[in-house]
Amino acid sequence: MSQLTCQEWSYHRRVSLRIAALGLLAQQPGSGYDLLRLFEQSMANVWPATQSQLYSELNKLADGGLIEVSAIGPRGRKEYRITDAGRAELRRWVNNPADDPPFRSPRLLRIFLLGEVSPSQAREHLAELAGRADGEIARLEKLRTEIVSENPDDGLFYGLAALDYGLRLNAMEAEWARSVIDAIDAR
Amino acid sequence: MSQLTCQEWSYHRRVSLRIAALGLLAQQPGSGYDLLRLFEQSMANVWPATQSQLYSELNKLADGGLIEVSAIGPRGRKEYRITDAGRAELRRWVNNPADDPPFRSPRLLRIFLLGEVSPSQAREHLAELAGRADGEIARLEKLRTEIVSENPDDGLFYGLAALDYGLRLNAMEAEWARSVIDAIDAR
DNA sequence: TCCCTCATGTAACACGTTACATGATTTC
DNA sequence: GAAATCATGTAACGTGTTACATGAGGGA
Repeated sequence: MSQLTCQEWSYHRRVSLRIAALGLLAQQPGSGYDLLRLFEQSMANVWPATQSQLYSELNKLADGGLIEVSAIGPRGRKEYRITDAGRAELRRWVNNPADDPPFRSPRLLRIFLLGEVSPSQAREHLAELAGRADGEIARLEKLRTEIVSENPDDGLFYGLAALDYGLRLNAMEAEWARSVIDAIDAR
Repeated sequence: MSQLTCQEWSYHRRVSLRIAALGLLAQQPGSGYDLLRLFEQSMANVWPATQSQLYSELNKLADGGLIEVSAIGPRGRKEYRITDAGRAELRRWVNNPADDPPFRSPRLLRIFLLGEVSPSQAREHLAELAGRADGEIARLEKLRTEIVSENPDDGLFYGLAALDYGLRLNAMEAEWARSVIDAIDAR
């Protein structure tokens, strides 16, 4: 009975917002509200979060002993901080990439099904994809400039690495989309 | 009362396995069991499916009139085929990329949190990523050779385009991972 | 007959979204 | 005092996974 208390944390490895929240709390304590803004600002590019889910995950994390309330402020504000168990869990997750969820991409699925629409519609769709990727590149480059100027030390080293991934991904995507357009034209 | 019948299909746009199944049935009729094998073979790289979900989605699709049972075989086998409404829905989805779910990547989240482990562990993790990407490239290239040799016509044009995306993605990832390793070494 | 493949389904759970609900504190 | 912001929560639903369950047909 009640096998659901502690083992839970080792069972479900396909875990996500839980980890993202844990990761933010590993850097500094904060309330749900604080975390929400951190998600919007820094982590949204990697892991968007909704308010609703965040608060319930924080409660679950606290129930599981991975975080704890470090202070109570006005308006019922609960400031959380990570525990040793939480840090261990975070490290375990980072070191175990084996069991990530399978790769799923609505974008690629759409490409797969592009034969269902006319060639001109397909070309248009791909051109939009390429344009969107160009826009993303511009946005991310601006973001990088801001981050670099506001953080002279390299405290955000890995954040910038992730950003670089985004830049390369979008460059690849734009190039690829245009190559498919060329292939359609050459058909 | 009962607003849940037909409008449903226009409301939920973040739809996925539903569309993938519809897309396969658009190419040829088949049973749930047939589709399952098609998912494993051709579509697993783009949209993996579990047996359980597939069968219930097929029932929902049939309830919604997007597919219909075209024949009943031995062992209760139900062969489905797409309807006109189904084709229309499929085309609508392909033409409306705007409301795809937000981009989420456990892989990138892990990079973001790589500061939690030691530099040597981080380097090792990135090396594994690069190696895995190399392996994926080999696998996809083999797959492409098979597809090209078995399909002299270009009936799988968009399938090959999706495959090319996968190749470029993995090449990008390997290159990126190695560049981050270099950056760690240079720190 | 026994086993493998074909063939479909149910139940419980995990994760994420949207919408709704509530109230305290600060600021103008 | 009104409004914006801070701060947390619940409920219902959609989608995906795992495990379990069932049975028919074909070949050794």
